[in-house]
Amino acid sequence: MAELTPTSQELRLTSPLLGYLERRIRVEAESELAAFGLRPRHVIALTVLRQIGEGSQADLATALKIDRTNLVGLLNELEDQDLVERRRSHEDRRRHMVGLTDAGVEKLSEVEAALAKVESRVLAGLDGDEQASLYSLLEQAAAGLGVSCSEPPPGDC
Amino acid sequence: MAELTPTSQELRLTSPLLGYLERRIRVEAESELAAFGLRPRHVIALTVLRQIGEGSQADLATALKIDRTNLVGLLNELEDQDLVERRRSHEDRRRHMVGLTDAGVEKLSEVEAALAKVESRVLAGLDGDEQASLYSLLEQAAAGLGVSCSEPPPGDC
DNA sequence: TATTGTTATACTCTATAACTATA
DNA sequence: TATAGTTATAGAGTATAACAATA
Repeated sequence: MAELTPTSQELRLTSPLLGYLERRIRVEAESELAAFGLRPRHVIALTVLRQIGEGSQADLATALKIDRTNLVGLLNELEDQDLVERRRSHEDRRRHMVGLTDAGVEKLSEVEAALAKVESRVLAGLDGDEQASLYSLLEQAAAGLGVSCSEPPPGDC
Repeated sequence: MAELTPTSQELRLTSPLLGYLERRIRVEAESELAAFGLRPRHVIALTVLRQIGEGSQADLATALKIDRTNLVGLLNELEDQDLVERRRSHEDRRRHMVGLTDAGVEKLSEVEAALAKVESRVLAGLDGDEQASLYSLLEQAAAGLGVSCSEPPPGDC
């Protein structure tokens, strides 16, 4: 068994903190979302769908960075709740165009309000200015990675 | 299909950004860790083990906040690589005391250096001061939730 | 009886291969 | 032939129930 020396180099990695907070928010959010009959993946899909507007399932899968095969069941569940709608494309009958329903838009707003409460609870250790700083730092870091792009740039976007 | 109005309330949730960056770091870290024959769970276990020192499997499971049943296989894999050691306790022969080996301590240092590189790549959009700000904001938020506590305080710690 | 480690089992999330219908 | 959606399947990660050894 190793003798623990106090020589631990203390690398100050931010990723463990990032991962910890992400997990805390996710766990609390899951409880909150259960009341809506939704899981995190559903909310992400609805959010992206609102951003990109109507598109094919392949488009949505690309935007969500999940496999198209896993998208099928996800959309089935959202369609069962009438939150999204699939229509066969007239131009290319292989394609299913997907979009939010009115009920989907409304439910997403309610969910976001609930998530904002969870978030303020988890970030309670920070005051308003600090929360704003955190947001802008994260946004800047994400922007440096090429988020909010429609075509795959240098990296995988 | 819903008509998209520009009335989206723009709630500015930080959790999606947090989740996005966490995922980016995790995916890149997984590739890096594969070279060491390790996955994220292994690194987390080694890190916590270095922090808390030698302890029973139940202690380690509590510190890791994972189920003791899942810890068994994890420790088997780490023991196969001679990174940790299980010894039966003399005081209570039901207990297996677990600790890092010298090889485990050394490998963890190498892994941390590799992870620091991944991190600086993902956070390249931020300069040195901004990365330091991000770290301290995350630390403060985590501290507000009762991290770095040995006994379960108000929350689940 | 209670606890430690263990095994077996199930459920979710994710990734891959193969099928269908269209092009 | 290639592509969009689908299905089936397998692998991780996680959680619960039951068991053997020990207290």
